[in-house]
Amino acid sequence: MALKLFVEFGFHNTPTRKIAKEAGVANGTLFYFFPTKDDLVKALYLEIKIRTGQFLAESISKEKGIQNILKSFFISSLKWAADHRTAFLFIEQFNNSPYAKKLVEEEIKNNMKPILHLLQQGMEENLIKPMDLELIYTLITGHAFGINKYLMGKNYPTQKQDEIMEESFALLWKMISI
Amino acid sequence: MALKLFVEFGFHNTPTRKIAKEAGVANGTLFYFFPTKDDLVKALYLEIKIRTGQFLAESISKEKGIQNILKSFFISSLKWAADHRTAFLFIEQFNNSPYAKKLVEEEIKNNMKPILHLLQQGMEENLIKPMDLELIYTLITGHAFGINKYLMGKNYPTQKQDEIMEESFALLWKMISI
DNA sequence: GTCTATAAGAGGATAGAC
DNA sequence: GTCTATCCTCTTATAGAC
Repeated sequence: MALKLFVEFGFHNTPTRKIAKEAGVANGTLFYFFPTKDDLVKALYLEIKIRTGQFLAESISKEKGIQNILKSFFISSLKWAADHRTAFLFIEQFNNSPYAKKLVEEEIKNNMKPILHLLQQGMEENLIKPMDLELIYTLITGHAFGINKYLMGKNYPTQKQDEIMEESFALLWKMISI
Repeated sequence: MALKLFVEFGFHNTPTRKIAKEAGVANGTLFYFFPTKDDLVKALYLEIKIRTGQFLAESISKEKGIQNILKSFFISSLKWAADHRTAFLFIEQFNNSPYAKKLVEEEIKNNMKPILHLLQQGMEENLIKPMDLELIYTLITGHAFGINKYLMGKNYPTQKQDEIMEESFALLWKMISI
């Protein structure tokens, strides 16, 4: 998997030769599918993003009630990262590299929309503290980001992980709810 | 400044020639001071880290009482990032690149120590919820990270920024205090 | 579609004069 | 300490056969 190589060596320290070898094809073949190396990286990024988006959308769709939906979204995000470490690290590396620039800006906004809407509803129903929507969104993702980093550093068994995820949502909810 | 170039183009898309030009010296001169390009990047990273550490240590030293110390630490961190955007982005890029690997692990632990100690004290004094020290540390840094990203995206005047920093610490404290 | 071979050029690093 | 000139490797990308 190219993913693994990118995470281990970085985008620019992973020559196309290595990627091709890992994929079991010749170097030239790569360029039949992706005009440039950058295209390959971006395609990889988008594929992961789309998959993740679908996964999260599904897990949300089963829930009723704002708190539950938010909880499901939050915990599913954490679980996704825990179950796809390499992908998570890839996304992080990408987001913090100059690759991101335009591509991400647009795309982040799309990801945000449903959650922002949910938060707004929560405020209207007097469940969530009134504050700037983007600010609260940021707090949630920052919170999730922190937990991910934490869990990645430890190697807890699934059950312990689940406990921490539950606990961390409780804390989050305490922070943003009225 | 090499910093600016790295942030704009990434480590590997910033040739030493460009760095030298920006610094107003010849390419060869660079290699008189830094044996390799990697050494240059690491030196830059460490220099920023040391400066930041000193700045934070100072701002903490003036305070009394756990909540105030923590608040000062938190808000100073935010202010530092707001006042040194490029440096902040550089650090982020570095931390999320494979450069980090060993270098950071060690060094993060040293940065954590004083705060971990503070948190422990807070728990003993029944001010802070009992939980795993590293977990709570993670929540704090995740929180800060989120706010930084948020403020970086907006372009608020200083006063508005300060308000948000205050508010976000209040939320954080609500979350972790008993 | 996939391979091999290779072009074309970039970039890190060194040598040696000053 | 700093410069110029240059080496040499590594890498992306293409051409053309199969």
